[in-house]
Amino acid sequence: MTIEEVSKKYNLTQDTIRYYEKIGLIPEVPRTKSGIRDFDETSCRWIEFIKCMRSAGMSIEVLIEYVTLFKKGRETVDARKNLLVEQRQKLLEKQEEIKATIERLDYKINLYTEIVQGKRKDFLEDINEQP
Amino acid sequence: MTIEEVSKKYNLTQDTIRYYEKIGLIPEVPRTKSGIRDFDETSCRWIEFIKCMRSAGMSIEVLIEYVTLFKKGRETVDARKNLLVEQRQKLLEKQEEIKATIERLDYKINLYTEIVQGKRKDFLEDINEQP
DNA sequence: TATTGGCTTAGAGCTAACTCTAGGTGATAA
DNA sequence: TTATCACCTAGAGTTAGCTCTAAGCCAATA
Repeated sequence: MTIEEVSKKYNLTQDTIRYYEKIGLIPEVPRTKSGIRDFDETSCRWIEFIKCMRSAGMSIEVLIEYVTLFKKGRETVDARKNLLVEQRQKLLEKQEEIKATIERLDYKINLYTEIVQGKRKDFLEDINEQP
Repeated sequence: MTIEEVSKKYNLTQDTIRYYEKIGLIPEVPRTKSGIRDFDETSCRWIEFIKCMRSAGMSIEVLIEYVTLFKKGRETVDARKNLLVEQRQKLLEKQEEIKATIERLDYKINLYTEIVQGKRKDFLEDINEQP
């Protein structure tokens, strides 16, 4: 698979994919004899995996650490597991923050709706408005 | 309230608070006659609100837009509501991405646990390991 | 054979969101 | 009254994560 195909398949720019390989965020991609990247199944899986983790906000630094451990083979299974457990915890916390913010937005949106509908005349005075 | 107190109360650096005011992310904070910030109830509410929104990942750009609308008074209620609805939608999407990633991590963590426990001998061959 | 087009690299440039620095002011304690 | 200390500003610097540029290589087509 060429970089163009992979780029379209995963909706990442070619620059981003090359950058990810350069910094070790994905293992080295196989090349043709003339030096052109030829993505195989494994490379694609890595890209998909990294894309998923990045989309949730996991940092590149942590992911490079994971890939580095992975490349060292089975003696790092435990370390890798710990890393993932730690990151999972962070995502849970983030999820909570987002949940709380959505609830807050719901409250405010509801208030604004009532104001628009003409109920809540009290809030039509600027002086009573709160952030 | 001094900036130091506010900084401690909301766990933001003084620099960050001054920066937020400078770029219009919070409305201007009242000052003493000698020009020192003297945070009142309203200023604090703004800081708390912005901190909450930022912690969920809302962009500074969007929040400045909200504050700008807010300052224009009640004729912007509708626009403000739309802005919040839009951002709520984005947070929902983010929540979904995080949820999917957590599930994926759960799967991998479980797999690693089994490998560590000596079940899953198949995965102890490097060759079979997948990202 | 010449040119096109997609690939390559190294490295510079960019954006968001802070964070730090330098130099200055004003209230208070010694 | 001098020194300290928290505050102030403008503006430079930093970090993460890309994104772009320039210059060059190679395979396929005119």
